[in-house]
Amino acid sequence: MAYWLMKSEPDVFSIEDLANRPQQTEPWDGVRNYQARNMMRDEMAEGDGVLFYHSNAKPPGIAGIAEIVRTGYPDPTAFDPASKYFDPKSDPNNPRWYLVDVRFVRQFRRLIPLDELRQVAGLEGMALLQKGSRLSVMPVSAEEWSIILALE
DNA sequence: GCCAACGTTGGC
DNA sequence: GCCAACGTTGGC
Repeated sequence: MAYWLMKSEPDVFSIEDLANRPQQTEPWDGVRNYQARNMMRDEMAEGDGVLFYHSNAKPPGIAGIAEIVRTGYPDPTAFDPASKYFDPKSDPNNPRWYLVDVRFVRQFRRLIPLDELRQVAGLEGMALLQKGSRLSVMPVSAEEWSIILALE
């Protein structure tokens, strides 16, 4: 079992939104970065744990936990001219963008702010905390996962 | 709203 | 294949 962190702007899609979805499940569409795409397409497995991170929020931080319930498949929004995520270069016969389905597990009792994460011993290596890190999907180690869950 | 960091695009 | 220009991300 692997662990991941996925970012979402709560003004666009928050952990509460995920909890309110039918089946509490959402296709994680719109990711247009190759590194993130590769992780969703090739590496994520059913049952993997996801830290749901609120970016561009006040404050930014980890809001709760989700899980992968469907492994990588082509992102349909890339083929939809009406979608803001439309990419004319993504050919349905050779899709460029992939996504996974994510299901709500639980919201933390409190948001764990980015500020606080920076000060926790054992998290120094987290991709999230590296300077200039902008990836919206990134791996989390089992150790980092348990440290973070203990912060709640 | 600013801007550093970084990815992508496209001319050459 | 280089790299300048441009666009985006996301914390502050």
